[in-house]
Amino acid sequence: MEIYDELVARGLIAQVTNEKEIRDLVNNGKATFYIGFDPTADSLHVGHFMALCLMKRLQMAGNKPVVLIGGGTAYVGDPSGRTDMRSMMTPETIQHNCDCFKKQMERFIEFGEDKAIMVNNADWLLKLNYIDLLREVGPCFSVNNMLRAECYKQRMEKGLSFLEFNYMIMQSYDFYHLYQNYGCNMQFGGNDQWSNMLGGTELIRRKLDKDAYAMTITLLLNSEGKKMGKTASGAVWLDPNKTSPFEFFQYWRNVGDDDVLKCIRMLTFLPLEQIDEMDKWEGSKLNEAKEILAYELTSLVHGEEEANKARTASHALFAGGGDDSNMPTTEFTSDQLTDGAIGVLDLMMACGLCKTKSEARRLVQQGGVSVDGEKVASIDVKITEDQLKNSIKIRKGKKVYHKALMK
RNA sequence: GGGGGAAUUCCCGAGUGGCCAAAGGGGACAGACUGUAAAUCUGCUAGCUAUGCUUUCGGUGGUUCGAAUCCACCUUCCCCCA
Repeated sequence: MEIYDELVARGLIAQVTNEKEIRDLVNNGKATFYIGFDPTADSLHVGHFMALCLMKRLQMAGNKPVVLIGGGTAYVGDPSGRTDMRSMMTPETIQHNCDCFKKQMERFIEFGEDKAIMVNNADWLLKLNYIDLLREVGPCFSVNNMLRAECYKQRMEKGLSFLEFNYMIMQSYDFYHLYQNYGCNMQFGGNDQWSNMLGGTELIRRKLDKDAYAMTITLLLNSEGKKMGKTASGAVWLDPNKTSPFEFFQYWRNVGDDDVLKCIRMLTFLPLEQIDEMDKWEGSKLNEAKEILAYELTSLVHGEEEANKARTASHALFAGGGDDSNMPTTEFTSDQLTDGAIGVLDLMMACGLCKTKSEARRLVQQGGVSVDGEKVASIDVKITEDQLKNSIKIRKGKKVYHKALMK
């Protein structure tokens, strides 16, 4: 199967400017394409991962990827799909984030001569002169059109600053710049970038009378229409220090039934035939598919060794195995104990299972805490030094386990 | 530049002197049921040395026995007119 059809079959393509031309370009390895990454945090997340995978797929088909880091656009801030203004980032933060991005990306994409290249739009955007820019590209943008753009819709109600309004122009300028300097004829991005990307193709057409193409990647939404890769405490990060491989594994292990196959199709590199086979699985058999998804992704992001560890830990907890070697652990010293014992509430705090004592109290009162398999009946329960010497397993809710022992 | 309005807890949003740690909804968390899923039902959602105390309604001062609520100034945002 040719690459374009595979992308379609995997459900990765959301919108394209010219299907026929794009199909021809990517299938024949004639595309030099770029994807922009805005360094808004110090780690990549799942959305970025999807884009990187797409790059890899296209690279394998002979196309040339250009990774663009938005070190310049970060000074402006993309308002697309947001309900309120991004807080302005300091140049130091932007630089730091760019560095973090670079490091992580090198794990996925091969850079070098004839391979992928990486550019930073700070290199050209920061040098622009306001009047020159206005005269150069200003006439090519219709404010009427821009105001109609989907990406500003939410902001038309809440307010959109001129700073952010310019984001589209900056991104369009990037494409224009890359087209001229790197022969970049195609742009990919999240579906929320559609209007920004069209701005670029339009600019190239008007300024250079040349065709450039744009294609967007389907946003990974769950069956409820919410963005995937987000948890209550924020994004699912690729940086193991921000989201541990085990947490990462568990995130995918716990996706809803309706979302498993979609995720496998879009995110993994498993062959389509195998995926179609899994598509027939139903009911509790789907649990196997979830584990495959979790394993595949953890392996891609953190490597096979970490994926194995995460899977073992997961089995140990949920399938009743005795292996607790990968369980998060807290060690206690005797000066943390009073009269050779510690109250459950303090214990939970010390293990980082709760942020406050009230939270710990609530959990115990609602029967959500157990120690070594036995429900903690009262908030007055104490754990003795002898128990800690043997090490105990604390379970909070259904899925959170922690080991505590004496040093 | 002129006029009008808004800011409440994780989010939306009620509250216009004491009965307010603050209705209702969402989310999150926990329990039951399950397949580490979904749906449903129940509980719970500022903190603490806990029948009490402390901090919280954009910020700073003030009025009052008592302020989310009244007054003054400031900050941010929205709408209308130019």
